[in-house]
Amino acid sequence: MGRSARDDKTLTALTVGRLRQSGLRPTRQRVELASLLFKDDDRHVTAESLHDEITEAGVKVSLATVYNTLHQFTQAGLLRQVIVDAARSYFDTNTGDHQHFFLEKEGLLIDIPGETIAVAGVPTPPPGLAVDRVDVVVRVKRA
Amino acid sequence: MGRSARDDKTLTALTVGRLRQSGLRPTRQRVELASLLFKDDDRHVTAESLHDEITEAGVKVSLATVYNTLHQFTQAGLLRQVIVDAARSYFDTNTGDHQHFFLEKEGLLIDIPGETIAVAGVPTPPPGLAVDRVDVVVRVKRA
DNA sequence: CTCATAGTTTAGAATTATTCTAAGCTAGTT
DNA sequence: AACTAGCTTAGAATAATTCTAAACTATGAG
Repeated sequence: MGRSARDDKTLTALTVGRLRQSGLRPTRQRVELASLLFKDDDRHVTAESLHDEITEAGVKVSLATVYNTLHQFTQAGLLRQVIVDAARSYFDTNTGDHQHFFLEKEGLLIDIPGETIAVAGVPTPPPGLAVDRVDVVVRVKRA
Repeated sequence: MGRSARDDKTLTALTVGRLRQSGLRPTRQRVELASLLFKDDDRHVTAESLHDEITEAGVKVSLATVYNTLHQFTQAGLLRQVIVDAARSYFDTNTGDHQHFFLEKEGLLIDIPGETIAVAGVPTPPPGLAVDRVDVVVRVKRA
């Protein structure tokens, strides 16, 4: 079941607006990538997975552009980079306060809502330093 | 002020025992690396920093061996790998329960003792999964 | 003590994720 | 319509890490 032409027009218009508000030119590539990324909430992608996905969808975007775009979106606050794996970088469409389960073997990230976990007792950082953010990663394995 | 020959002998003997107990042959390279790593507590190294350090000390060990050794020590439970940076892997000589401050710009890790931080409300993992461990990274910046 | 061998080390090649370069496109303005 | 700053891209470059396969060594057996 495809999405209707009208839906696509609406989605595109919304996406273009979103990009403009972030100070990013709504190029074909950025609009296509953003449409994919923000169609559903709470997505976790790597540069490669996103590149594969958009290529599958029949849209031609270079891998370099996917990397550029992921970083630009991250800078613009549309994405958040999640560091859980030494081997690759994940990007999360949920930029709000929340944490993650991480299944290393499968390379799978699962959101934990922000209010769920409480971190108490974070010490005052050494002089001259300020807390930027507190990341919690719950590493899980097949039982 | 150098350490005496007797101290070195003692340190070496201890290190050899430690390696044997972990099922690792006490080769020259492993003994030298372990001696450096475990001389002081709470060290954070990367493969390159450790390779530089041991090279400075006049000991010849290949970078490949440093990588191998770090992984073997990690498997043996003598080290713990800390994932905080997409660019490089850190290894921590403190394998006990504790967390970290991370200064991204400087690539600096600082321990937070285990009892300091309390994480409450970690949800039950999805079916078939079990919590392996909970990592907390307090990302800090120059104020 | 000497040997045999399983385990180790190593140089250098290979791999992988990511970034860079610089040449060609394009959105937005004039 | 034309200009231009910004964007995209192929392909080269980089950097961390792993692999390969040949040379070495710890160690247990004889």
